[in-house]
Amino acid sequence: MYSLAEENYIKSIYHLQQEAGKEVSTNAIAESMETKPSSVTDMVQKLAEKKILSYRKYKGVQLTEEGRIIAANVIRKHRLWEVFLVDKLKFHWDEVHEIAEQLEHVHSEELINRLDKFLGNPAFDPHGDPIPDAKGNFKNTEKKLLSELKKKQSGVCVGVKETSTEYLQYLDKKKITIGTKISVLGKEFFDGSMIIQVGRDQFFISQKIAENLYIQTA
Amino acid sequence: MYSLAEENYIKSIYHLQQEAGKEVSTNAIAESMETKPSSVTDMVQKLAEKKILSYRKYKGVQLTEEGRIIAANVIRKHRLWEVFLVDKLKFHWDEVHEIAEQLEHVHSEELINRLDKFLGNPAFDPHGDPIPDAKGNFKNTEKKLLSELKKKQSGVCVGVKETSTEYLQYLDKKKITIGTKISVLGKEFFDGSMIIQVGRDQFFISQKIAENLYIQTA
DNA sequence: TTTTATTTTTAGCTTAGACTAAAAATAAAA
DNA sequence: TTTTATTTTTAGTCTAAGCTAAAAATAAAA
Repeated sequence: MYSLAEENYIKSIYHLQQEAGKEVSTNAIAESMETKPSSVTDMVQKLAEKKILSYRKYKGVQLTEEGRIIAANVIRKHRLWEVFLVDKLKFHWDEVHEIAEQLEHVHSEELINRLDKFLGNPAFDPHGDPIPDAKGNFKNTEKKLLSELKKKQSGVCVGVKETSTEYLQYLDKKKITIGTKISVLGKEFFDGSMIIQVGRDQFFISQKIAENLYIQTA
Repeated sequence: MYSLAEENYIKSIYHLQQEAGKEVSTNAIAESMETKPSSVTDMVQKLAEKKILSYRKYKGVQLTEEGRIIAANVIRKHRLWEVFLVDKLKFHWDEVHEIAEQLEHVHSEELINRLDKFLGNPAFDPHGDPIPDAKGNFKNTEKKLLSELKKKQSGVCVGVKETSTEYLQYLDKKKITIGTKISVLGKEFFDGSMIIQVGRDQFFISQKIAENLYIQTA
């Protein structure tokens, strides 16, 4: 059984490895966890002893297979709880992250299996992120960023990259949610901004907006 | 916001105060929390500083109004989660305690209010214990112990005093659960044992069984 | 009312996890 | 290839919460 602090480190390292690939630096971990590099070094050395990750001084860390499974399980719990909060308790998708951060650390395999079943074995969380199975396997759907679409292309919103409240509220205001169809009417090469169509509305979005929205094209 | 350890102390002290009334001793707290008296002294002094309880050296402690409210809120969360686990996730009533012990420490008022609503604002948990409202008020129903009933009296099971797995499994085996009607057919003065009727079955129970079952008489 | 037993507290130590400041290693620039 | 800047680690503190062993207070027994 891993402590709350350990689980959070493992989860963060997992996510960083997804983005950056290969070895993850001490500083990167410290930044993502809002802690100091020296604290990271301590914890990372402890996790290395426990064979949850491999650590080479000054070179960064990489999760072992065991580490990856632990991370996937925490993520599985987080995302299942998010589904619960949105589907059953009618929370809004931009309100659930913090609560799920707490719920993800409740230890009980039976609980999470029953929750999974209760929710109808969902494959994606309310932000469109995939929910791994109990062994830590993700089904990966190939999704693009909206910013990668060209003029006249269209697709369906399947998730977000950025999950800040500000961003999610922006999407809300524009009536963009999981499943919303989006068409690119025009695209400016200079700054990557776009004119898009959502429902009956057409409006301008900046590149920053476009590169944080995942789209599944038909 | 209180730490997990603090919340557990507050909850334990609350329960002990219910049973013992008035001041609760250091030793009693230590025993109920499976910790050492010296650790209890430390924590109790800290909680006294925070005005959660009043503490007189060598004399024991008593929760303040603030302490009582905190305790009631933790208990409210515990019991609501138990209802969720049994009603929604189909856990058995003897399997939910440990999981609820973890869930009760998730901090979010909004969460617990929505959960309450989702569950249909239940008044009792799966063991028949009352669920306090958000302000910490319990509705108290006057319930008796089965052992207090006389020959030929009968009533409905509304809860248990003892919550060990062994006891709950015994009740299960005998098909006694919340709502089960029980009639006392005979009672032995010498040892407090009884012959009771449950459904179509009649059987013998010891005083130990009888004095841990709460009954509501008509 | 002494003496003895029990309970409670204090003092000092331990561990997990975080922090600061300084030292060491690596990477970037001149 | 030195020098400079950046990153990472080490060493030493700090806090929360626990523990043991000894001291102090209270309660029980003689």
